[in-house]
Amino acid sequence: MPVKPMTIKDLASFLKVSPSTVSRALNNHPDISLEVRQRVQQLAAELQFKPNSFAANFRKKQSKLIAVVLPKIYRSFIPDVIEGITKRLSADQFQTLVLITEDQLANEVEAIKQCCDMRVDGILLSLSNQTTDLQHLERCKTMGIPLVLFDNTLQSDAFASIHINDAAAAGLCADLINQQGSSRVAAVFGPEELSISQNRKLGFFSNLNKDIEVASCYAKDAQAAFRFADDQIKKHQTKVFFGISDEVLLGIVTAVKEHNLAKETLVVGFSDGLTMPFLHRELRYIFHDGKVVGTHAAEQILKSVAHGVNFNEHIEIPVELY
Amino acid sequence: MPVKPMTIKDLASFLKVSPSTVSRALNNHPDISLEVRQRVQQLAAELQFKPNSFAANFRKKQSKLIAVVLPKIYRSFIPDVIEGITKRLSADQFQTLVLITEDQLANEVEAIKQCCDMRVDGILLSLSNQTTDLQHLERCKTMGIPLVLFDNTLQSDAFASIHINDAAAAGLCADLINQQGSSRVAAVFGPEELSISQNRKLGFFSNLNKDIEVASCYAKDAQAAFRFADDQIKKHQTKVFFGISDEVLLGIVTAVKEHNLAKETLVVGFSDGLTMPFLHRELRYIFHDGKVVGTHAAEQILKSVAHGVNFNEHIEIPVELY
DNA sequence: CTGTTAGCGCTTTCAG
DNA sequence: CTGAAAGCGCTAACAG
Repeated sequence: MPVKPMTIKDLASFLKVSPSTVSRALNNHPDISLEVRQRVQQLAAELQFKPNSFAANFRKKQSKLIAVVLPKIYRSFIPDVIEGITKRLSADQFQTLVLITEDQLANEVEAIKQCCDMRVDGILLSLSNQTTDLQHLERCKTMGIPLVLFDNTLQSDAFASIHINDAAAAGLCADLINQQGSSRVAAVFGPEELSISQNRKLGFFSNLNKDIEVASCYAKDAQAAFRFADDQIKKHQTKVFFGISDEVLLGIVTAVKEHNLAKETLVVGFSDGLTMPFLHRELRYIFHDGKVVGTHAAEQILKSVAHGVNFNEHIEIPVELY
Repeated sequence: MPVKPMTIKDLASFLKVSPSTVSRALNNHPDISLEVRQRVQQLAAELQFKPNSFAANFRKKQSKLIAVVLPKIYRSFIPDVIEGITKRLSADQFQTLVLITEDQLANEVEAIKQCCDMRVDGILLSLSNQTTDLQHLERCKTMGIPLVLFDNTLQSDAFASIHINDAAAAGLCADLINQQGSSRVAAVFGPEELSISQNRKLGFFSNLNKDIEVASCYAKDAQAAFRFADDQIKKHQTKVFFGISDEVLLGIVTAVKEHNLAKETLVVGFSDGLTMPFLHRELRYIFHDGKVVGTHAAEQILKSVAHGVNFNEHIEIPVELY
């Protein structure tokens, strides 16, 4: 049965010193003599006593909590982002709260509110695809809670943002296609509302040779990408494909394989480097490394928290084509 | 610039009532007259005031925090579990903390300690595959923090556990294979240390006809499963495969397809129902629904938290073969 | 129905 | 170097 947990006071009266001494000793405050410090720390260790960090944080007006607010834990990328974040944050003794908006603006508004109410020290936010402005983040500013946008973002001069350099990366893919010399390409983008879809599309088209004929579509899932790719192959014998995500690449590669064209087709796109390159060894891809994005995002929010301000930097993580 | 946040006291002195009245009004305490209650709530709404839940929780000796401790956010299943958990918890105003152990026992021990120190209200734990006993959870018991095991677990009469009925599910797969009538099957299990690997293996073999010849292996990833399956096809023209996870099924299906045997081969196993059934339409699978597992786990920990005890129930979620 | 008071467990001035 | 005392913002007896 649970016993009433020990407090600093208990320890103090047992050691016949004052609570403040115990507190200081436990925090390695230099004021405390080595002797007392050791005596305190030793007993604490023996009794497995750890001061209630909840109370300490309350007193210090901090929560040591960073909230990660995101639409959905997609099957690729996002899990790695979360790992990157938790790892970086835990190194600084911050804990990671996860709130999911299911791509509903209303849920996002509510989540941000809750974060503010519970006084998290900082917020990492990937916008829902219903979100078109950043009004609901005003509250964070007035409460002085730093916030950093990542992955799906909107341009803002109030908040920092982190993503890979989507446009440049898509440009690299276009360069490869240019080199390859085919006169036709089919490109599959993700959901139209996503900022990454738009940025990658822009970068792709800005680098692609103007005399290459291109068919493109927005696809929500592998199935849709499959249908589009299948159709393109049947109609135009397309041999070059660009796909914006693992999801759509799966559809494309499946279509290509069904037509037995794997060897003679170039498929290039964005991937987390797991399933897709395994499935299609010839795949050329921009490695979209969630862990790096997560680490940078964590780094940035930690910086903001430490300084108590929002830096409105827009960090673009450079990428490579594999 | 951030202003010093308002407090209940501020609101009280403004309204010329006592802080406790404000507190009670905000919490819809029946003692407070409707008139006062409305006046308070209205002003609070106008000023966007929300009491500091951190302080309230501290006072009430609760954190409204449930920690989810797990080895790794695998690419399938676990993201759904997390979604299921957060969704269920947020309905009861609990927040979800995510701690990742990277399958290191040391990290797990540390994570549990941290959870205890920060007085989370409950813990959901999926064991690292280095964990062989539950000693390090003693602290939770003495501190009265309820804990529920899920996914990768060890049998324990101290803590509840949640998973799908792995043995029965694997048995269903074996039944299907029996019916199919082939005299040979290749079975791929996951990492040997995992409880799910063992449970599924047991269930599989206990139902499988004894006169079926079976080759089996433990595979860590798709690559390993691929090599094994490829080898079996070459050596024995195996036409029936069992795979314990999406990861190994990917390897198996790839090998089968490379040999152009998709139509004549039976592949059966455990899947989250996303990538694999798309990749191989003929796949027969146990739908391993993370959301359901997450929801049940959340439900269970909420129950424990409410009653302040650990129920040592072992819940097995029934599954179907698709 | 409302106010007064005490105190959650810790940190941190301020004295000594 | 150590102790006393105040107080973070809120809630909950206990009075009235």
